[in-house]
Amino acid sequence: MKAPNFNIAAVERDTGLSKDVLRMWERRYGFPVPSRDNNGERCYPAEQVERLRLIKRLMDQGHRPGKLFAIPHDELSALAPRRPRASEPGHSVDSADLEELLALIKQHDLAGYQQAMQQRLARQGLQRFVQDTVAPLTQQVGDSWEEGRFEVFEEHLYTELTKRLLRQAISTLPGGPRSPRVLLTSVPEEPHVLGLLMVEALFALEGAECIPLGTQMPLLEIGRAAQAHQADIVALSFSVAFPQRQIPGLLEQLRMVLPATTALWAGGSGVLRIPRTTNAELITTLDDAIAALAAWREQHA
Amino acid sequence: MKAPNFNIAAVERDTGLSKDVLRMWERRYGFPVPSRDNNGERCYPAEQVERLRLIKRLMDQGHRPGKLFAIPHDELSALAPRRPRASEPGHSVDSADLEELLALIKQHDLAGYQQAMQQRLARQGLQRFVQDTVAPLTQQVGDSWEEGRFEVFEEHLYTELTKRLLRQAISTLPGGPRSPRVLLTSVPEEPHVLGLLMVEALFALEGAECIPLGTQMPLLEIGRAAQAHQADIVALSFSVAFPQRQIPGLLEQLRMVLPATTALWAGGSGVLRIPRTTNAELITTLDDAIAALAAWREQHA
DNA sequence: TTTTTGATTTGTCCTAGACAAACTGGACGT
DNA sequence: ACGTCCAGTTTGTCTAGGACAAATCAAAAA
Repeated sequence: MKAPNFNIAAVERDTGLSKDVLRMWERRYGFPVPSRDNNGERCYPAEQVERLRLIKRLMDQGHRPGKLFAIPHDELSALAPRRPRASEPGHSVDSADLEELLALIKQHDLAGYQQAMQQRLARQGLQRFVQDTVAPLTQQVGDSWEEGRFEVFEEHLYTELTKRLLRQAISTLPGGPRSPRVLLTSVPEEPHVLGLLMVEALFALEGAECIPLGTQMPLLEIGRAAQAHQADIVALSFSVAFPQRQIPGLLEQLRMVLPATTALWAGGSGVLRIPRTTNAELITTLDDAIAALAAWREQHA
Repeated sequence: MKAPNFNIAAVERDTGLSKDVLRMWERRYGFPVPSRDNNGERCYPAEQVERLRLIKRLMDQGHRPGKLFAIPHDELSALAPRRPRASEPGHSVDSADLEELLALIKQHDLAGYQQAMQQRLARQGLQRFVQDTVAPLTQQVGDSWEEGRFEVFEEHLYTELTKRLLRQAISTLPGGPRSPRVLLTSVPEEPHVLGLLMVEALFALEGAECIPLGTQMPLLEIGRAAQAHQADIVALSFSVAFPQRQIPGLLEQLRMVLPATTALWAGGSGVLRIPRTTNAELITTLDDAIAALAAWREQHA
């Protein structure tokens, strides 16, 4: 198991840091310092890639690169999140239960996790399952990952298994005439789908017609889809990892390609710190989402 | 609905063409020719973005840019795929049936499509459903999209609904002691998951233990996951849209981070034209996948 | 017909400079 | 003590053009 060397494209893939940023950091901060191959192209050792991943993680928690590069490498991993997490210690009701579920993932016990979640779903019903189990659990997994207690692949595993549970639960809901028509998707570069699924579950429970388009829809396509499906509402999800600077511009562009009668809702932890806008309704919690749906209904009664 | 303008990052997002390529094409071929904003930065009108998407589509079919840019704009859409499709007219048994399913998607009839597929699943059983319905249907959807008969959002809708069906079917399979342990995932920049799900369904039917990690796992994480789950096999999927030049290098790097006892399988239409390698076993059809599993079992009996 | 070889095409990487948006920290006023 | 404004700093993204290797094509040789 010899350590492989990464070229700059591979590092971009694996860390999510753009080539431009990688080169700029090297110029400005003196890290990373890749060796060069015969063509003079950058060759990153695996160790530096790891460190870059750690730095990226800390930056997602609110740290700034200038500070991070000043810290000696071995102290990095001890850093605490700088901006307070949106954790609500208020109703961390059964955090012990949640810890148990997390432990199952951590032990890579797929079957055990699925079974435990199925039980909770049966016990709580879909709405409370989403709000009291899936949402806080996802938050916890994110936190654990940021603190380095979870590996990336463990988070992926959690996401994959939970996606399956939610989809399955949604598919068992009864059919019938439904309204409004809600188109659920996300913009390119935003692959996270769990939030969308939670909203879909809640909306479906409330009798809305959900049109799940998956993630990463080009803007013009979202416009076309809204028209083709005669959607009343287009609901987008932004995760906390999405580059926040891009969101206002995206919403503005999107507003332009959507029919004026179609509402545009943007939700997820990514919009928490976005300034209020007339282009879209910003929805920061699951309760907000349900409230927004009720408000829409009232307005279109 | 005024036409929005795209900056170069937005075009990269929406077309999948890298900034480098966009600038190079402008330099070499004189297209696209974006206007500039006050800062001298490129501003692409929506119309050019559309044309770029068309060009990308044609390139995925095997056309070369040099030729495409020589063709007057209005003849582009009439171009036929250049390299023969991997369509097997041999056993396009019930292509009429498939057309019917496609039509349901095209009409945006979610409920009708789901019902029709459920019926087929019940009638055919999972294995034949995967091989005789889902696989050719996916091929057809891809073809239709390449020929412009399907919008992107319609393909997304198809993918999303079909993913749900497959996952649901997989989750109903009985448990029990299973082997070998197969870890299913894809590399970063490869978001397509349908192929993985088909394989998972077939492998689960054959009694393998499938560990679905979702898509886009960083290479080092795949190594860690393989170790943590003590995977016997790591199965990757590459779609036809994945940049083929990167695949051999990826497989080489991955081989280095995996334990020697772990088999590495790479499948999907993306590996059709990849030269044989000792780093991984290349699997081009679903039948191959089943055969590979049988061979593995024989070798480890 | 098939294979080999040389020319062309094409994508990616390189350097280095510029600038705007976001953030910081202090001064000021309430 | 707290909010607000402003200047200074940090940081990411864009630009330009040059270079080169891998992929592909086309013509010559076997």
